[in-house]
Amino acid sequence: MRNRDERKEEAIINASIKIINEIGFSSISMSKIAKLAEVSPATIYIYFENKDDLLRKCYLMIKKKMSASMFDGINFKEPIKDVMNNLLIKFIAFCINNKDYFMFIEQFANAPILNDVCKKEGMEYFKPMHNLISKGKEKKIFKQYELDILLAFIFAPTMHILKGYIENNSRVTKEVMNNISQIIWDGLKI
Amino acid sequence: MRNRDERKEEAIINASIKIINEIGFSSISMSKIAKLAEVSPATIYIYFENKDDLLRKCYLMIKKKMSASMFDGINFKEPIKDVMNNLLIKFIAFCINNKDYFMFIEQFANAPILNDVCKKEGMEYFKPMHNLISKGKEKKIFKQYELDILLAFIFAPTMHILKGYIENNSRVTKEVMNNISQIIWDGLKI
Amino acid sequence: MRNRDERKEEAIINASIKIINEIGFSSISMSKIAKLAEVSPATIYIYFENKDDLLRKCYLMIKKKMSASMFDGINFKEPIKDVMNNLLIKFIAFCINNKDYFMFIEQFANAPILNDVCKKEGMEYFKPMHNLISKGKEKKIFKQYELDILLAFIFAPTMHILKGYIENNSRVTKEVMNNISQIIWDGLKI
Amino acid sequence: MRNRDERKEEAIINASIKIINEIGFSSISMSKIAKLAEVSPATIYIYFENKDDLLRKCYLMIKKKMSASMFDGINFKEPIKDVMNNLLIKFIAFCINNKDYFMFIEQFANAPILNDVCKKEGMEYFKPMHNLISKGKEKKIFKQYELDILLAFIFAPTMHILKGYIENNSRVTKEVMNNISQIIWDGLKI
DNA sequence: GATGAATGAGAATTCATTCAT
DNA sequence: TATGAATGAATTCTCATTCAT
Repeated sequence: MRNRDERKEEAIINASIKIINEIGFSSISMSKIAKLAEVSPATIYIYFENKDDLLRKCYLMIKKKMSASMFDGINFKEPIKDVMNNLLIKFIAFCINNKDYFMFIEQFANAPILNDVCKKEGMEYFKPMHNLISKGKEKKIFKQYELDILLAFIFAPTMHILKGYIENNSRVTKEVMNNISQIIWDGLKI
Repeated sequence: MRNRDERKEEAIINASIKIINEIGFSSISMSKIAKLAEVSPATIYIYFENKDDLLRKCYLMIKKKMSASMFDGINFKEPIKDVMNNLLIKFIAFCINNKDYFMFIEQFANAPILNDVCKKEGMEYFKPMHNLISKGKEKKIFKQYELDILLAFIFAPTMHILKGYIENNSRVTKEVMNNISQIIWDGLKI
Repeated sequence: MRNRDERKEEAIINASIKIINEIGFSSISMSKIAKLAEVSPATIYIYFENKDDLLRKCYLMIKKKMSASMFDGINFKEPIKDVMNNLLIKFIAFCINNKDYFMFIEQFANAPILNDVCKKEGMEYFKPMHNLISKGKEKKIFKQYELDILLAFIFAPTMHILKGYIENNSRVTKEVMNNISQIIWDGLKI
Repeated sequence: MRNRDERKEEAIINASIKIINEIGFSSISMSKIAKLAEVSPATIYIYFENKDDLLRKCYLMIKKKMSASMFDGINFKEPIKDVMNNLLIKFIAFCINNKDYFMFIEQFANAPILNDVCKKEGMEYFKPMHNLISKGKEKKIFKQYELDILLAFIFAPTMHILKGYIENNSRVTKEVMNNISQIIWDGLKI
């Protein structure tokens, strides 16, 4: 008996991500993915329930890697401002170094196939970030606003700016990162 | 005669927007739009070159209305902080009162059919806003960062937050608006 | 504007019937039907909702023609025995002369896509036959059993026998018809 | 060892019959059967040549059980009329008590995969019945018509009627059975 | 013998667009 | 201008069967 091949599952996921960035979210098809992953279309259905399931798993896989990379090596004992700054740099670095992943997330952020279950699961990975903001609120460092509002001012503009840079093939300089970091801090702090 | 044509064109545009919000961006089809607009699929091709053209015109029509509504009645002679605040409130009001338009824009923000020409044209409508930020920079009120970066901290988080509220059917209170406005101001100002 | 072509609708129906008899009920496909009818598969969906709808309409079309042919020229004023005999001969003649239709009906008699609505509609066409049997019961000519039971002894064995003859390419002689007729009459009569 | 094999073969056959009655003849698939039988699809191909072979063996197995049950305990020395009556009651009882089997046979009666070889083999099991009819003909009790014609008037209407009762979840009363028996007898006898 | 993975072929259906009127 | 019919190409997904273990 042949065993399920985890490399094949990842090959399919990566093919999906690649092709979506190449030809766009609304033109992808299972057969195109299959061709790029060098498997039969039918094989995809062994590893994934259907197209939506596949895309959701792509999304979650990226979110997982993104968060893992973001929190890797972070010392949460340092002063909040430093932690925030380090996290932002790590986050930006991941996006820059994994443009395919980043662009995929951007394209899917508003797609309806990302149901609530899936979004919630994706958020779970960033819990340490949420906790950090909450701690900042408790310590009266950050404004006493809803968590969602504060978070929106961290990720939404950063990703929007990154997208512009990536699309223009511009380099995200240290200076740009610092500017972003500064605006976020000034905006959130009391 | 002229009149009737334009009304039909707008009927098609509005039907498109409505149906995209109903059944989702990736399930729309020309015949579904035609059915909702109560015209023949062939008729759509009299007014629009093809599907992409139709969708781009939907986008631009919304952007135009959005900006017109945002700038309507604004007195740019008032202090920058007041102008900014008024603009934000107007913007949010438009989004809340035209959920279909807002959700459409959200769904299309990252779609690849929105080519650069189209995006640029959409941006033109918001020139007064750009000018305002530039003036604030000149007056050393706002940080001396790139315009795109400053703009990103106005619209991206606001729309992200609005989307959350709209999806949850929550009311966007005066307080929420003030909080958003406050963070933006604190983030941008020197 | 092109108008709906009734000849095309019938061409599709006849192609369906033909192909089902050629390759069997469980191997048919919309594209095979389309090929035989010399239209695009998509065209079939202009005339029929879906595959089931198409097949049901084939069934009903045959039942209609079958009954029309069966009752055509029958004088219900004649003695019941003669009427019965004439009807049977007409019925058998239709089956023999329209083997495709007959074999289609045989194949579909037990198919689950023939829902109750459809079966009932198909039965309506044979109402005059049902009335005749009822009249025979009233006149105490036929046994006082349920109508369905009496009917079953007319059609079920006749069709079963016909099927055998058609499959073997045997001729259904006058004698065979008389034999069938005789058994039916002896079975039903008091 | 031998035992275990045969039990698996029968498990597969029974799963097939069950699933065909559940989801219909034209929706069955080898993998669905495999799932219900709790074996791998590949395993089925150890016991059966292919899908058609499997279905044919289902058919024959049922026919075998049906005939065995029908003839069990019948005393062919009794008067023909009594034997006929007893056989009919046994036959109906089997169908009622094994609805799955009965409905399967009904669905397959006209399927083209039932080739002549298979049909003939199925008929063999009912040889005692054929002999009985022949004997009745010799004794000038039954009409001197072809055997196939006489047989058609026994099984075809009976099964048709049974099907109606089973589909409607109606009880087949003693009276109904007697009525059927009476019509058959009156039809066949000289 | 038994199995889950693998697959090419093919299923039903829909699509964006054009045709003929 | 306006239209419903028409369609080749494409869609997602399933199938019977075989492979590799």
